[in-house]
Amino acid sequence: MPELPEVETVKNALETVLVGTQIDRVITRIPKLRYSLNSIKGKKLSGKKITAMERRGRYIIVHFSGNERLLLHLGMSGCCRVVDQETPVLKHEHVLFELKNGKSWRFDDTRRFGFIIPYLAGHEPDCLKNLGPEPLSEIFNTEYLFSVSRNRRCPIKSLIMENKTVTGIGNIYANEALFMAGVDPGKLSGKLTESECEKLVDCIKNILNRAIAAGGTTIVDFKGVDGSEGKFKFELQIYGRATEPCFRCGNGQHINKIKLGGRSTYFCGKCQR
DNA sequence: ATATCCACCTGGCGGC
DNA sequence: TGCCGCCAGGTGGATA
Repeated sequence: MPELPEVETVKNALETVLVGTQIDRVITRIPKLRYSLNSIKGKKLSGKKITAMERRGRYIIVHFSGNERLLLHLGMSGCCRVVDQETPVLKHEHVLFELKNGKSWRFDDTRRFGFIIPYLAGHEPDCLKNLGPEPLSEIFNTEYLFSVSRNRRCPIKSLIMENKTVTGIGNIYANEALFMAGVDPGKLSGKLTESECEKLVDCIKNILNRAIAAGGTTIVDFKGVDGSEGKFKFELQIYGRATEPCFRCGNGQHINKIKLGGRSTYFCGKCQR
């Protein structure tokens, strides 16, 4: 479910509610998500204060007093909410961070593809080290995309979804950005011209910024920390619109749905070349 | 090194 | 009503 805008939305909400609070205890209700949850049990976080919250790609990093850090990934179906401790626990709320102020920060993940990894500052897990640039940063620009796409034979959609090329662009926003840029998602990366790269970079930034402003996209189960749905679903131009008319050329005959790298890919055969 | 395929999970949907 | 196959926002390991 969560791509960069959804993670940014969750991170911002958690930051508001959690920074300054203190952990009382951590409850794990299942042994593992993607990875074992053993390492976050015990007293390690008890009494620690949450001092900061940051996002890197699709990861949320929680900073605690001392050197403790927590790396959170929401997988496909992860979300968080902060409620009173008395609030009944939902079926898929697998990890509960009980706070000293009586609140309970809960990690809910139906499909269990998410993960939580504790580490110490200065000992970042490999998955953080291998990330490419943030798509909304200055380093992600025309020159960069043009240069990393040279001699690459994978479809351009696969390239921009690759975390080590640029981090945080998932299936929905890759589809949307390519439609907006008028670029065929199956076009081989190395075949893109410099001006197509420029257009694509601009569109990626445009789409992500608007999605963040809208609180992300809810297709099935994404919920913000306050339970609200992401409103960018009302602005989707191509994702999930197979058989419907194209918003740009007005013709439904041209909307295609194919698989690229195993992921559903939507595009207008007339508007995207 | 790079591109592709598949497993990891649960649940919702359409078809029969 | 029920069963079955297919699909879903991501990641990473195996394979050629």
